[in-house]
Amino acid sequence: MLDIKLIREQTDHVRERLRARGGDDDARLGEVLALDEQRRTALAEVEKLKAERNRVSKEIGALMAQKKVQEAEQKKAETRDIGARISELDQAVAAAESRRDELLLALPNLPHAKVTIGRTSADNPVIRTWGETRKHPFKAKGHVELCEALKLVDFARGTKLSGSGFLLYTHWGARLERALIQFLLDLHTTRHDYVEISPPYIVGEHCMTGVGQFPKFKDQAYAVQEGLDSSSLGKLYLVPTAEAPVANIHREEILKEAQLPIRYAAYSPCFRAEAGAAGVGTRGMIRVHQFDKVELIKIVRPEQGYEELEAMVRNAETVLQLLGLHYKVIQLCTGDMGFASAMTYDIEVWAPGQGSYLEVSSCSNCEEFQARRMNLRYKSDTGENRHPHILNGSGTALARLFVALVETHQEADGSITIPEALRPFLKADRISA
RNA sequence: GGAGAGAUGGCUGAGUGGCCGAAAGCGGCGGUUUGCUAAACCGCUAUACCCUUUACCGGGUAUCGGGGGUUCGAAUCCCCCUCUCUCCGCCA
Repeated sequence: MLDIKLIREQTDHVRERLRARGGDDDARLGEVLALDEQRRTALAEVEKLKAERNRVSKEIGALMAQKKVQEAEQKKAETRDIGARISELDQAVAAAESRRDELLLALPNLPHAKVTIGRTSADNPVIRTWGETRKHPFKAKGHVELCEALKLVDFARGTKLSGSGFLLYTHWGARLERALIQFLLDLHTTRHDYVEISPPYIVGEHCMTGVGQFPKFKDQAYAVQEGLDSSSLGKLYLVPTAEAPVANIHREEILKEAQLPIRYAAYSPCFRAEAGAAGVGTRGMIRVHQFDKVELIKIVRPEQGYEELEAMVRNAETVLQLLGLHYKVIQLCTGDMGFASAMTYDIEVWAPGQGSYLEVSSCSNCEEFQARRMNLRYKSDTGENRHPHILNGSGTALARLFVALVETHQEADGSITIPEALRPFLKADRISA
């Protein structure tokens, strides 16, 4: 969430940056300011009353000690109705505060000044490309046809089990999926200096709110039946990304500056309800309710935020380079960026069978936005508490990576050539019928 | 699932209604002493918010797992919740 002090002191700047996203947050912003004003007015008054009560109470204590019961009783009577006024004002403060915070949680992050102003994905600048589209000397097949022919994925039975949007990987398909996960984790932990994490795949609502998934995207998450032992966390949710548990690992903590930067790599399945997205364009493996992903998370000093973002994108690119997949890196314009992000790079990989690029990674610097939501801070060497920057990036998302891989490396005979780097993990250099 | 114990500052651990934002010790920071290190001694050592100042200082409020209650006043009394530990049962 945004810093209330920033909103208070640089209202025009905040309004301008929010408008750059193309959303309509002006009214919400105004309401936040009004509620904040109300809160502070009531707070100043109630604190004055409390100071008065504390002062008198001390006197009463002194009088009691001196056995001046008469005088003490008199003062008690005087103070009695201050209490009622105090609890009244306390409630007013709490009400204004909770309403203010509710609205604050619904405001997106401010885009970084260097991000291109735009409205849709058409406005996203291409930053760089790598490799080139492979020209097959035959008609390139789509991944659905390839997977069915090689029995890598049983689409029909996946649907039979869990409905459309769920994949049943079989035989070499299952092995390829597992090999890719292993390859990704290995790469990031041994060559890129991330610490491996294996998180819970179900998290409490506070984690979802912490990373900015909630409250806005609540309808995109799968809620889980609450356990019989009622938890203080309330309802639990299947993770839409490992970002949800991993970015929250240090929530409500005060880290030491020396602990930073923290870099985590975590595999998890990702569950997305994708409400309203069923139907057209959902066939195959491009858009599914459950997919695998290796997520990268960084918690860093604000000064390092953007250099770490660049490094993170390079880390994700390395994956595609090692797999020999052509891709482009784009930067999302203000209107296309996610709720929590200040700057985002997407990596889109070429899928010859689709004849289009697929998003396989999205790397964002959320700056202090998430840290503030989860009350994560670090104590700087100079002794002050600050919010770190939190970054997240896919490194990378499976299913789509799988698609690009089989479509790119398909051969005339219908087999798939496995890229050199992946062979030790799959223990095969070719998949054929 | 059953029985019991507990939750206090960075840590250990006192504190059963006012003198407690909280003893003591450890750790940490600063200083004195010292050829260096160590020791000894002295001082400082939580967070958030509000007001003021929009640098500094200062004033106030809240915080002893969380929430509610009693009271002029709660770390302390009452109620609810969560978590942790020990033992038994069950299980991968």
